[in-house]
Amino acid sequence: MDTRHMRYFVALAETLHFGQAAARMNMSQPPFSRQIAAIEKALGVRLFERNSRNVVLTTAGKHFLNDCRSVLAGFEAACRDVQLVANGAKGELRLGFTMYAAQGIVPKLVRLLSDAAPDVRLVLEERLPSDIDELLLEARLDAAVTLGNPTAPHLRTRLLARDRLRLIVHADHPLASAEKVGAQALASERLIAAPASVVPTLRSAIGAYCAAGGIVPHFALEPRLQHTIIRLVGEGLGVALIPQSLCSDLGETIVSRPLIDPPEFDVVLCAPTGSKNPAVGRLFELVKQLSF
Amino acid sequence: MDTRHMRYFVALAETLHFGQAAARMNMSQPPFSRQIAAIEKALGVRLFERNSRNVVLTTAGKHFLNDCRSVLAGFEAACRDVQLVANGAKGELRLGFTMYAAQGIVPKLVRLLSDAAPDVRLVLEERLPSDIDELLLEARLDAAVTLGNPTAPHLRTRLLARDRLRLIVHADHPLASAEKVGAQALASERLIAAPASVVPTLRSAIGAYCAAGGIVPHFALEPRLQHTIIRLVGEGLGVALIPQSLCSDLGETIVSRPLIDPPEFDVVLCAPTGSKNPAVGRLFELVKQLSF
DNA sequence: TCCATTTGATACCTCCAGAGTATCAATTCG
DNA sequence: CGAATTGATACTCTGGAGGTATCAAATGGA
Repeated sequence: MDTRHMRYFVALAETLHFGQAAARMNMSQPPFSRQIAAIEKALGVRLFERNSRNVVLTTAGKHFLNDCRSVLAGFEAACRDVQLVANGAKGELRLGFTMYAAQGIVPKLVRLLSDAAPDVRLVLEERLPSDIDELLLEARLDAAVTLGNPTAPHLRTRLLARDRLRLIVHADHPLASAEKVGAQALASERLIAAPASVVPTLRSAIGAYCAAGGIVPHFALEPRLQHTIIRLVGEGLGVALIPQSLCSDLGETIVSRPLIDPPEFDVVLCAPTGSKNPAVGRLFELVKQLSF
Repeated sequence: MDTRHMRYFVALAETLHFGQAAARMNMSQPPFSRQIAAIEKALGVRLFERNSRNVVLTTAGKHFLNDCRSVLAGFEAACRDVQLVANGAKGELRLGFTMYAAQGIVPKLVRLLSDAAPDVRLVLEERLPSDIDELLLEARLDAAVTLGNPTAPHLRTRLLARDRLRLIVHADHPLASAEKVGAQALASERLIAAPASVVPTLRSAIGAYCAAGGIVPHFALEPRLQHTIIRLVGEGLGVALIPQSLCSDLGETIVSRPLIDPPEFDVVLCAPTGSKNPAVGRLFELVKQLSF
C-alpha cells in the first residue's frame, strides 16, 4: 500500500466505475482492476461490492474513503510546504531588534514580511545590541535590526538607514535654548551613555565626536537601557546624545537640540553568514525593495 | 513521491547516517542514497546537508520530518482502521429501541457493546415499534431492540428475552385486590391499549387472550405511548395490560395484578437481513454470549 | 428469445523503477 | 601517510506495474 493505491481507490470510490476511474488515472482498465484487487487483498478488507454491472462502496470502504482523502491531502500539503519552507515562504523567523535602532523600522519590516510571506511565523525579541550579537552567534536569533558594527565579519549585513545623534537636556538646562550645540559645549557636562560593552557603536561615535572637538567626555552615569538614559536626563542628572529617531515624544521636561556636525551611524539588518533558515534569505530579498 | 520515500527520508533523518538508515529499511546503502537523491530532486528541495563525513537536516528537512511523521501516522491509522471497521470494531451503529421492550435490556446491550467495541459510536433512538420497522426497512437504523413480530421476514432476528402481560388498574379499582385475574374479568372493563398499527405484537396478544377467554374486549382509549397508557390508568379512566417488565415503580395510584395464563411475547434484537454495517454482525456475535 | 452492448475479470507480455554488487572519492584519525 | 569510514557512481538484474487481447456475466431492446 502506498499513496498511489489510495489515489486509485479514491478514483474508483468517486466514479464507482472501473473504466472511468482507470481513465482518470491515465491507465487502462485491466491493470486498474488488478490494483484495486491488490489493495483489498493487502488490507484484507472488501472495499467494494461489485458485479459486472454495479459497483458500490462497503461500509468499510466509506470510512476508508474519508481516511484516504485526509491522508492524501496531508501528503500533498507536506510536499508543497517543504518547498515553501525552502523558499522562505513558510517557517519561523526569530528577529531581534534593539531600541537604539528600531524606531519606525521594525514595524515596517514586520508589515513587509507578513504581507509577502504570511506563513512565516515572526518571533520578535527586543534586546541590547551586545546581546543581539551574542544571540546571532549562537543561532538563537535568525536575524536582527541593530546598529552597524564594523567588527562583525561573521555577519551578513545590509544597510537599512543612517541616523545621527542629537543632544537631549533637561528643559531648565542652559543648552536647552541653544540653536545648535558643538562638542566643546559638552566639555563640562555630565554625560549619560550606555557602556561601550553594551552599545559599542554609539559609544565609539560619541567618543570620536568629543575627540574631534578636542574635549574629554565625562561619563557620569552608564545605564544600559535607552529608556533609562532618557529618564535620567529628565531628572536633570546629566545630558545625553541619543539617536535622532528617538527624539520625538520626549515629554515636557526634556528638550532635544541638534549637534553641529553630528556623528552618524548605520542601522542595519544582519544575520549570520550562511544562515540555515531560508526565511532569512527571503527577508533580505524583501528588504532590497525597501527604502527608508 | 509516495509513503515509501517518506519512510526512507524519516529513517535517514532519524539516524543521520546513510548506512544505518539503509539497514533499517532492509536494503543496501547505494540504492538508499539514490532514493534520497531522487526525493530531493522530485521535491526540488535540499533536505540534507551532507559530505562524506556528516549528514544534517536542513531547515526545510526539519519541517518535512514533522510533516512526514504525521502523514505516515495517518496513513497507517487509515489502513488499520479500515480493518477495524470491517470487523465491526469501529464505526457507527444506530440502534433503535422501544419502551415496550427495552426495560433493562438496552442498558445491558450498550454496556456489552461499548466494552467489546469501544470505537463503535452508538446512536440510540427510542421509537414506537411501528416506526422501528419502517426505519429498519429504510436503513435509517442498523438494528433495534423491539417486540417479536412474525411478519418480518426481511429481518434477522434474535430472541433476547420473553416477557408477559400483566394487568394494571387504579388503586381504587375492584380488581386491585384480586389475587389473579382471568380474561373474563376484563369483559366489562374499559381497556386502554396502543393501536394495532403502532404495537401490533401486544395488541394481537391482548386480542388472542380475550378471544381465548370468550370475551370481546372494549378498547376505550388508544394512546400511542406506553407512558400515556399508564398515566390514563392512574387517572382511573380504564385498565390496561402492559409488559411485566414495566410494572415496577408505577406510583401509589396504580396497582398491577398477574393474569391467569398470561399472554407472552418475545423481546428481540433485529436488523435488516444483509445489513451492510459490520458492527451489526459484531452486535449479534456479542449477544450470543448474553443471557437475560 | 436472442443478440448487441456494457463492464469487470483473466491471461499473457513488456518494460522500467528500484534493489543488489563492485568500486570510487573524500575525509578523518592514529 | 596509510587504514578506515562514509557517501556517490556505474553497471546489472528482477519484480511489479501497466498494456493488449479476450472472456464472462448482466442488461436491454427488437
